Amino acid sequence: MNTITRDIDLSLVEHLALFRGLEPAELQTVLSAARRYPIPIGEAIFHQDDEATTLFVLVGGRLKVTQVTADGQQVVVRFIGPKDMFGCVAVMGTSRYPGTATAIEDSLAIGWDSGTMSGLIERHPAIAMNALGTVGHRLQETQTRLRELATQKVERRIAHIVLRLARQSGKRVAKGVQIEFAISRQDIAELAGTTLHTASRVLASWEQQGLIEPGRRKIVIRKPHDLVAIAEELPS
Amino acid sequence: MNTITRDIDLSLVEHLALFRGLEPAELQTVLSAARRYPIPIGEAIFHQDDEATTLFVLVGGRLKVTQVTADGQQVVVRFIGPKDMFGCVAVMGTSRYPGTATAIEDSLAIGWDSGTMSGLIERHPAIAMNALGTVGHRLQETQTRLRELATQKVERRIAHIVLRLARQSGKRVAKGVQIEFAISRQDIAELAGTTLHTASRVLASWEQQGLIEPGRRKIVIRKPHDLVAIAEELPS
DNA sequence: CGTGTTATTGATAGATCTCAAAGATGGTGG
DNA sequence: CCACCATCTTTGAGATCTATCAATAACACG
Repeated sequence: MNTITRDIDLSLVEHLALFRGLEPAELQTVLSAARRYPIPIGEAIFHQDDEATTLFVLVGGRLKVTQVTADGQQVVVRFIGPKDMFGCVAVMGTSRYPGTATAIEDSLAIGWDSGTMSGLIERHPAIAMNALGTVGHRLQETQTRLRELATQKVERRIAHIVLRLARQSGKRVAKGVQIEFAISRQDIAELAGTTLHTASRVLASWEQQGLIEPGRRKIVIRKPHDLVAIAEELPS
Repeated sequence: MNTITRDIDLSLVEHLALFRGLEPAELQTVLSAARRYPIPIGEAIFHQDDEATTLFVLVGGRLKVTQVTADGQQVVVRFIGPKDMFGCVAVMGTSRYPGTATAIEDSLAIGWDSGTMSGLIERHPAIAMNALGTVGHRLQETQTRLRELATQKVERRIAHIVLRLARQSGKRVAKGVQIEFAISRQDIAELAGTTLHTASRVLASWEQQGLIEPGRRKIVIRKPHDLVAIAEELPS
């Protein structure tokens, strides 16, 4: 069954971090106020600088959030997987989306416009607290990346990124741990703040050492431990 | 009168972003629940990895937030000025402070422990919304820095940083705009993710061009417009 | 006037980007 | 089923930026 066409799994939704602590009755209200947003692969659910009117939660599929600078440089902000909240700036009053969210698989999101959201929060303040927790967490993660970018060499940064992706969306396979969505060298480069070429070289050298098994838009980590050693700059 | 000893200016506090939208009576409750925290210059109000128990608002003075990595590298996260909220992770449940906040001038903060804060938010959900707005704003700013660090050369990054500092804490003086607190080359380097040496060279070259007038732990911007040109990489 | 901190400057090495080209992969339509 | 095409990836060589190492200089403060 396709992600786009399948129905929202209510039991999944009621375990979302955003709504933790709500009574079943309250949950029902919240859910019935949601709208469904199918996003076919390659399409964007919103673009950078669009008016931020809606808060979303991804139900299925995968999105990539990117930012482009005035001079055309692109960076990958993050990947969004099922149960992740996004567009949270919308709940803090009128603002604009800071990036573009594009589906890299057929996806399904549910969303609430800011008016609905305000009403929900007024009745259920716990939602605001939960949102605060999520945004705070994201802030810390962004600061971690900032620190890595400021102090570490490319190879360590890429190691951190690959490990982080594996932690967030790693799937155990015969040969090790595989990132469970298609990710290009370009994406990795933009996450690490480097060029496609350098990222490719680094992965190639890891392959030679038997650390990973890279493929077209695919990475399998064979020796996670050794990758951690690189990330933490320990002697191998 | 010294910042440490002077009393809390209630009229100032009631215009804090965190408490916007509260009735005067509610404000009174909130304020009476606050504790005062004087911080002498050079002292830290909390250290990285301390249990985050308190949410603070700076009343007077100036703090510097830094992070150190496992391998001893330091980065400057941000500077905190009057009316700024900090330690906001405390309100999102038990966690640890992500950095160390050190006073670079004699300072005074007020704070609420997380228990008090939870109670306040339950009665006044608007506080959570306001906090969400502030944290969201900070997230965006951090992402901007991340993007700059990932895509720009050192000189542009330093230009952005100096301009941002001037915007946040610039004071008009005869010769231009001065950053109104003592900031060393090392601080600038750590903000820009570069070394003291490179930062020094960049500022020296700007001085030669008459763009700025640097001094010991001091910067006066003489030609803000030209600095913007560097930051945006426009032809001068 | 010493002393410690902060800042400047030069020389060098190394990492990473840029430019350039070619090779691999997988999907698509005939 | 195959050939073709767009996309993704690899690889080399050279240029450039920035860090590193090392030494000196300027400044503030007691």
